[in-house]
Formats: sequence, structure tokens, C-alpha cells
Amino acid sequence: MNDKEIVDMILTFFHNESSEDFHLRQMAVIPEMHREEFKEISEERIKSRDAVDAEIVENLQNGDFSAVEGDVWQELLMRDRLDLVDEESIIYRKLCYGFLRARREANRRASMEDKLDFNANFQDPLFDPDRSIEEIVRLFRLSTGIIPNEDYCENAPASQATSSKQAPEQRNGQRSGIKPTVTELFEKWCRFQSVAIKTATDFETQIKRFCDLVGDRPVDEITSDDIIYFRDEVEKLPVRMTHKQRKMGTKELISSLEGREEIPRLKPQTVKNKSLAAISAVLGFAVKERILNENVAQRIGVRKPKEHEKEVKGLFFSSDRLQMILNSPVFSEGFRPLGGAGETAFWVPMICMFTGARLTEVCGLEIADVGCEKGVDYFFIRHNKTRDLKSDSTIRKIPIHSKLLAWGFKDYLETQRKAGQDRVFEKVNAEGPSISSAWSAWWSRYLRKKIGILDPRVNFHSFRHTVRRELLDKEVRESIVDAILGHSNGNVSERYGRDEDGLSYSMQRLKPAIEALTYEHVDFSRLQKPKYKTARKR
DNA sequence: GTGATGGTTGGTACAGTGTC
DNA sequence: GACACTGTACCAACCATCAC
Repeated sequence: MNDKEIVDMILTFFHNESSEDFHLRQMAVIPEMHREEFKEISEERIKSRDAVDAEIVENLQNGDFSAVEGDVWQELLMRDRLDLVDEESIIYRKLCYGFLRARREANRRASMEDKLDFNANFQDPLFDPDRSIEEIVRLFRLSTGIIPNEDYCENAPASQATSSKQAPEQRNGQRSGIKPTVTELFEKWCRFQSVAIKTATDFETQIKRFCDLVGDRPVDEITSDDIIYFRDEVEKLPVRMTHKQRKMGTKELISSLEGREEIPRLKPQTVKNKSLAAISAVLGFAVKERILNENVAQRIGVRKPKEHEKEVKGLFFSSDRLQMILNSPVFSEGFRPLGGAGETAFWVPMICMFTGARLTEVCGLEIADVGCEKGVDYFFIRHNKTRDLKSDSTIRKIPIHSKLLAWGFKDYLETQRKAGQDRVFEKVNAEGPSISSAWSAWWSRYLRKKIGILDPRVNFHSFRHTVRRELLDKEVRESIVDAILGHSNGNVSERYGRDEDGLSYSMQRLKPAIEALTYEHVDFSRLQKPKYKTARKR
């Protein structure tokens, strides 16, 4: 079940709750002759709605979903998805969290209608009917990790907020001596640390593995020997598991691979960044919450990688390989495969070749992110409705290379504008873990199978390495290269002399640097320029 | 300056789906 | 049934921030 389906269920529940309230109010209609009585009843109702609201806020703060769990079950039953009823799963908790928000908004609106205000604004943007479903999904993603949004955590210090479902002695292990288990603490960590959904999901996998191997024990019983055992066992897991392997228990999987030395295993860096990071984050959280005195996972390291395991660094595209790309069907024959998302297949690689931008930065461009300053057309890489950026330091304006303009990029933009699109590449699926996941998958296959570049060190990111190398070869100042690529150079001086958009260099300063990307040893003559029907000037 | 931590992004294997 | 294409989960690389 993806986030869109989850949001769909939440909205359905919101409408059911709202219409139920409407019927209740209809039943309570009081004839005009009893207006005074109605006033008293109405005041009582308003008071009770305030109490309901306060209760929901408390539930959201405490992560207590018991009030809506029955509704979630019923909705899952209706959709024949009872397999998702697992209190430990993120999907289930997201549903519960969304249902609570739905109930709160329905209650708020009913409260306003009790006061005869039938045009009140939606306080929770999740239920605002003027927003598109994509926008709502996006808002929901931003507000979860499954963590309640700040709006719903008002005045709730993390150290005070604990699950009301737990017995009091469990709520504060420090006082009672009974500590929460690893999974209980992980759930709490998710709620209070504002982690991204993907990170929470990734860490959930690691915590499940830990429990498979070591057991879901109270956190104070976890020793450094347990962590070392966990680390050593996880290192035996294979990379890129099959579905069958994913369904196996961790211990069962490891024992099934005994003696199979030829199978590639997780690299020490992955064990460190994911497996140890997950358990360390949870135990570290326990220390912050004063449940533990020490994080026993903190100082457990990983072995140094063997020579053959050392990381394969990303490579730039040589002139020969750029030529292979340009000679391929998308660029020389106007081929537009479905997976390449129409014109995206042509423009995104070309834009990255002449800007060095990251794939998601370009895939997520909106029409409003393309502008013109003192005669210089530019891409404005910034946070927008379609996607977030890696960090604020990547916000930047990049002049558009004259080659892109000559090939008709502005004509393409005009067709998008006339079609009423907000996005420049609206066919790139915005669903999935990141906006460009599916497109990236297509490009990777196209690069290997159609173009024939098989070297694993070369991938889409190689455009970025290529631009950096080309600019440095042309002796463009490193700080300008960083400004174009959106790298933070960490200098304190970099924070000074910025304009209102936070940018260090003017378009006039950056334009010559971008035009230095000439790729002299690449032949562009076979490139088939896209053609667009645009209104001709009379 | 360095290492730990938290988080994002892109590549790839695999299963599912559609088309012929 | 073969093949092409798509969606998803997971891995690995990378980046930013913070504490020391």
C-alpha cells in the first residue's frame, strides 16, 4: 500500500466522519419555537466538541491510536487488506495517525457549524478540498515519519509524551526499573525525532533484524556483546535479496547461505550506516530520554573493507561515452520510450549535461522555476510543491546554456505552459521514494542496454562529475563551480555577500562559466532537435 | 579537524503487468 | 510463452550538521 492509497483511506474516513456528524445535527434540529432550548443544547454540544478536540490532541501527542483503531480495521476489512493489520507496521501507524487527524478536522468543522459558521476554512490542510490529491499526499508525507506534525504537538515536550497505552510503570522505566523493549523504543523514536518516512522504513527493517537475531529485549539488557553479535551476523546477509530471501527469518537466511562464499554480502559501510546506525539511534534516544545511562552501540565499529570491497567511485562521461549517448535513438532519432516519460527522455539528460544538476532537481522543476534576469535565462533550483531539496545549501540559480535554448527548450516550456502544466516534466512520476525513482530506473536500463555503456562506475550522476571536470579544465574558479553544482564549501566567508535568494554569484557572473561547457570533442551535428508547435509572431 | 549521526538520492534486482 | 516495460524494496554513496 503506497502513501496515495493511505491518504485515500484517510480522506474516505474524513468524509464518513463529516457526514455522520451532519446526520446527527439534522436529527437534532430544533423547531424555531424552541430557540432558547436549542441555544442551551448547542452550547453544551460546543463544550463537548472542545473536550473531544482536546482528547484527540492528547492522543496525537501520545501516539495513542486506540480511539481509531477499530475504524482502521473496518476500513482495511472493506478493502480486503486485513493483512495490513499489524500494530508494528509503519503503514498501520500512518493510517491511525491520519484517521485521528481526520476525526479532529471533522470535529472542528462540526463545531463551527454548531456556531452556524458553514464557510469556515479547513484548519488541517490535509482535508482542504482545494488541494490536489498529489499535494495532499505530499503534505502527508512531510508531516509523517509517522510523527505528528508540529501543529499537533503543540506544547508537548518529548520527554513528557509517552504512550498512554502503556502501564504507568512502563511509561517511565527510570522510575519503575522496567525498561521499554527495543521495538517499543524504536516506535517512540520514530514519533519524536521527526525522521523521514524512508529513513523510518529503512531503520524498521534493521530493528526487525536486530530482534530476529538478539531478541526484542528491554533496552537495558542489551550489551555491547549483543551489538557485536548483531554486527557480525548482519555482515553475513546478502546484498540485493530476492523476495524469497526477504520473507525468510534473518537467522534462517544466514544459515541457508553458510559456505556460499561466492555470494556478495553487505559491505561494512552499509552495516555501519544502516544496521548499527539504527540500533545506535534507538539506544541513543534512550540515553536522551534518561532511560539508559549509556549507548552500548555507540563505540562499536566495523572492520575495514578488504581491497576488493573498496567502494567504486563514480566516473565522469568521457567524450566517447557522451558521443555514444548522443548517437542513441532518443537523441539522434527522436525516439521517446514510455519509461523515459516523453520529452523528459531528451531534455533531462541534456539539461544535466549543461548544468551538472542532480536528477531530482531537474525532474522536479516547475514552470515557475525557470526565469530570466537581466537577459539571462536560468533554472531556479529551490524547494517547491513537487519535491524537496537535499538541503538549503543546494538552492541556486543556474544560467541556461545557449545550446539548450538553440535546441528549443523555451518552445518546449511554452507548450507545457499552454497545456496548463505546473511542472516542466509532469510525466515523471512523483510517487515512490523519490520523485525520480522510476525515471532513474528507466535511464539506467537505457544506458546499459540501448546505449551499451556497461561500466558500473558510470551512471546518471556521471553528468555531474562530467560538468565539474569540464569546468575545472576550463579553469573556472572552484567557488563558482560549487555555486553551479550546489555544493556547500563550508567557508564562513561564503555566508556573506549573498542576494535576497541567498545566492553568492550574479547570473552575469555564472553565465560565462556555463558557456564554458563546450565539449569540443563531442559532435552534436547528429542531434535531432525536438520540434514543438508554438504560436508564430505575426 | 575528525568522527558520529541523521538524512537524501540514485542504481539495481526482482516481481508484476501488458502486449504481441 | 517471450519480451518489454513498470513499480517497489533495498543497497550504497553521498552530504550536512553537530559534538568534541
